[in-house]
Amino acid sequence: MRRARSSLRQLLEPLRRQGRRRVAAAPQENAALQALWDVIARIPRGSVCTYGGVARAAGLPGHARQAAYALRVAPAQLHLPWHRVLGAGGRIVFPAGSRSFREQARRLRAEGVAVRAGRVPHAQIADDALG
DNA sequence: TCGATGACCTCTA
DNA sequence: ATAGAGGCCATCG
Repeated sequence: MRRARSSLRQLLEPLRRQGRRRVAAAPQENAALQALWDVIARIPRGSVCTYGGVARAAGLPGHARQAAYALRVAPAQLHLPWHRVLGAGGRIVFPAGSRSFREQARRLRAEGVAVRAGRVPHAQIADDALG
């Protein structure tokens, strides 16, 4: 997906230029953030993966927490499919019953992904299909 | 420089 | 299935 990548870059450019304002751009790791955002943006509809998987696919093995951070600071403007990213074992990481928790489950089911007790069946996790 | 803090992970019991 | 411990790593005050 070459197109998606370049348009993503264009989208990020104005964000970075706003400088002093905290918009959403993280201090230094813009390269890492872009890589993570890029991977997340490529997760196909109806498919899910884990934080660790996203980090690995972005060339940052062991940086699962950074994947989470990337999502937390991601500009809404990017419209990333954040709901397709789950914790280890296909678990929704938000506190059960929280707003985000329900929203994520709702979005997943809307894409035909089975969610039961805050989890997605292991078989549906497509970490390896990222790179 | 340091300790606290996460949308985390894995192993063990 | 659940709980706790320990590990990991960038960010922040």
